[in-house]
Amino acid sequence: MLDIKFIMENSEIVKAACKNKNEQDNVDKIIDLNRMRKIYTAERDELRRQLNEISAEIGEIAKKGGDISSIKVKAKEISEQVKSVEEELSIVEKELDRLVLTVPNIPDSSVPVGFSEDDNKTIRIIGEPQKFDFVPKNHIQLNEKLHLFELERAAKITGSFFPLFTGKGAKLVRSLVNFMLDIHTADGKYYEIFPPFLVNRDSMLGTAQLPKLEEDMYRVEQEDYFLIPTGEVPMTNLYRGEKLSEDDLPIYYCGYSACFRREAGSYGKDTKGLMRLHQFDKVELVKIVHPDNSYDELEGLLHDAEKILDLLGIHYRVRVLCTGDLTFASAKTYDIEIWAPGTEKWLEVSSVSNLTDFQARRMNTRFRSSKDNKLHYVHTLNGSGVAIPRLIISLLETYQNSDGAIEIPEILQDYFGAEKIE
RNA sequence: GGAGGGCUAGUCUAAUUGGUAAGGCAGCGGACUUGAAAUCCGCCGGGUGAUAAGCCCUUCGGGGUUCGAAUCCCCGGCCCUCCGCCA
Repeated sequence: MLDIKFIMENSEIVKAACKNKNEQDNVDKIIDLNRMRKIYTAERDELRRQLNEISAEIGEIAKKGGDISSIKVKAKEISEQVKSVEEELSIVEKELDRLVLTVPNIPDSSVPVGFSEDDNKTIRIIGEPQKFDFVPKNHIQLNEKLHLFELERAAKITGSFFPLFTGKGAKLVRSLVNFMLDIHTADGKYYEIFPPFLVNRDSMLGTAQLPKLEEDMYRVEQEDYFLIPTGEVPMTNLYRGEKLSEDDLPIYYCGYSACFRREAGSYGKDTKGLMRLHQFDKVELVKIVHPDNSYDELEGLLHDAEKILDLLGIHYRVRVLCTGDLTFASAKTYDIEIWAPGTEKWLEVSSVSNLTDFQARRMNTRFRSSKDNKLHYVHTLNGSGVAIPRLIISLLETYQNSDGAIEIPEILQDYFGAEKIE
């Protein structure tokens, strides 16, 4: 959510952001409604002032035992006027609140303008594609022999695109979770969180999955709870509605969570194997920081996510997303994509974003600045470190041998308890 | 699921049974001091003003009664205790 004052004073910038992000532009409506809101508010305040005055008078007279019947008639009249103005005001405010939630965050000036993922820019490529002296298999072909996951049986239990890892596959997932958490929490850099996987509606509004993406979320109707689409939601909402001390910042969290996405509208895209799932595991990184250095924190977060891939020896590239591919709440996002040599595709395993004060304003998370002793919104950032099923695709395809066995990267061997899967 | 208790500003804690939110602590600024502690003065929920005055809002959220609600009524949320059920 943007500051309504900012929208009023920078309407052209906000309109440009709507256009560049392919979001609907409600700016003019918002400006009109806000003007009406100010008029009604002024009217309400004046009436209320009169009412407060006359009520105090009634109190005085009553205390002295005087007659208050005639003055009460007048007070009643004003009271009713207040009510009628408030009714008008609340209609305006409701609509205004609804529309303000539809305005996207403003992209940072360093973000390239563009309309689709084709306009994203690769800023670095790390490592080389694995070379094979045989034709590499994709992870589905490899799995025929290895039995690391069973998608048909999973579909029987739940439905298609829910994974079921078995045997060494299940252990691989577990060892990756432990490995990544250990790396991120080393030296106490990130504080480990194990969050709830169900959150309430306020949390979903706070991180801006709602109202826009309700169709993509699994919802528990009885309680109006939502299955989290990412650990970002519970972890960023930890301080919703709270006032922090400046000394509390920066806050670094990492945590494992399962993630649930309906992926409505994406059927037919990347439907093979573990490419796109309704449920997947992920280690998430979240930062709550001082607004002065959130872009430095973004670079740091990106490197922390990349570190996992460096250590595993995975070939990857980092892309900066163009305005059109940026999510609603993000001011700047880097995608990390890893190479899957059997599938011959780049797979997104992490989106690292600076949400600036956009989520903080929705969540009402502020800190008291020592400079002016006033409350300011924090900046929030998040990124995966990293998503597991796609990482498994790349690991299997990268480290396969001609006989279909998989070499486990050295750093993972202690966690996995073996040097090979065969 | 049942019974009871509770929710007031960063935190703790009041408000004459309906009269318009009082204080303590912490924090910030200043005075005193060689320095610190103690003490004293000021600031210390939000909005709009200009860091003014003034005004308005704010007692978990939403409704209602009333001239006037922290207080009374209704609906909902969360926390605590006990009972029941349960991995």
